[in-house]
Amino acid sequence: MRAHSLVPLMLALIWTHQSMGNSYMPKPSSTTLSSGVYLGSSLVSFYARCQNLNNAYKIFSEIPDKNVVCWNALIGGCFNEDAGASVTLLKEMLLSGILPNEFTFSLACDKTSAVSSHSLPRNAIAAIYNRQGQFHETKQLLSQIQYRDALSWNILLTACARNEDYSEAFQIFKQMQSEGFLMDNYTAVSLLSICSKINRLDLGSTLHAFIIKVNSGYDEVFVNNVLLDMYTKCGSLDCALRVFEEMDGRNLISWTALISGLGLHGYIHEALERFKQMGLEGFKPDSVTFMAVLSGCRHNGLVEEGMWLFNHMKSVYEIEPDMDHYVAVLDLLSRYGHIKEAESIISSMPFQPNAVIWRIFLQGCKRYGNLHC
DNA sequence: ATAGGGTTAG
Repeated sequence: MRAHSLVPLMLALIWTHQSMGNSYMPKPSSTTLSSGVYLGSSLVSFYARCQNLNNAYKIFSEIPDKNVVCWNALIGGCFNEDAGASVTLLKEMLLSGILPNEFTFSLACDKTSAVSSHSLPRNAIAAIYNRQGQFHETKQLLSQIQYRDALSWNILLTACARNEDYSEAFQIFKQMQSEGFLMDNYTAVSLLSICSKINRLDLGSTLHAFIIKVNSGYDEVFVNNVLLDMYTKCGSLDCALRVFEEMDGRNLISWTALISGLGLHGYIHEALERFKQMGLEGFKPDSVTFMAVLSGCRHNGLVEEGMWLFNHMKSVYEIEPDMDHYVAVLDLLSRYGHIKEAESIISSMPFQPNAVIWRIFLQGCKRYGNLHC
């Protein structure tokens, strides 16, 4: 036990000599020892565990490039002595832009859940996991705790929606309501996006009615955009149009969702009309908007219009076509018999055509009996 | 913390 505790002391000596620039002390030669943050982290952890928080802070503050390891050392080390400080430090770490790792995760899971008032760092970490697509971690962090605030509920719902845990999401929503939390815009967005995915117009319109009833107010554009999208995807273009006409503060996403919905329902001329109108109202289409119009043309057989749009993407709209745009345009050409033109588009592509491109092209050749083109 | 695209064949 004594021998064990000597190791950090030795490290402390080396550290002191290093930071004092002592010339008679031989400098550690390995990069691990000389890079500071490794030694520093061990020392921070050591002092914190010895309940010498002053020294832990001191060493910590002297580490020039603080990484997640030394933050974890300080946070984990001082938890037993001062849980509040530990939580404050966790917040500070997140604010300074350091991403948590699995060690931080277990700290937040095991330790901060013991302190009921510290949902903030837990939520912040959960949100980071959500953003990185680690939904399992988000759920683990938020589903096992006893008390959730509105933010925790919403982050949990978002994780379920994105992870395709649809029925779980509605169960959680039920539970959330039974604990007295009202649906807000974030809740609405998560649940409506699920309705679009599982084609549940009944659920979606019920939620719509609920949203009107609760009327949470701010940031309505987000909810209206998702409502608009939900209605087109669930087959009710009429309702989608009504949402669009009645909403104020439309943005690029509102327009794109509308155009896409019109194209999907076979109203390609209306879609292109809206595309024009959108430009007149000062909205600049982006890459997704172009996918919406090109796909619309592709599904409705408007070769000329689609090609005009594709050919003017770069020159007029300053958007570089990517692989998906090429797929849409090649299908537009091949599907309707313009094999020669499809071939010349392929040879002019700025990147290697992928298997999808070839399959579409060959299918066109097969269909139009033009294997020697 | 939340929103907009498509799925080629048979």
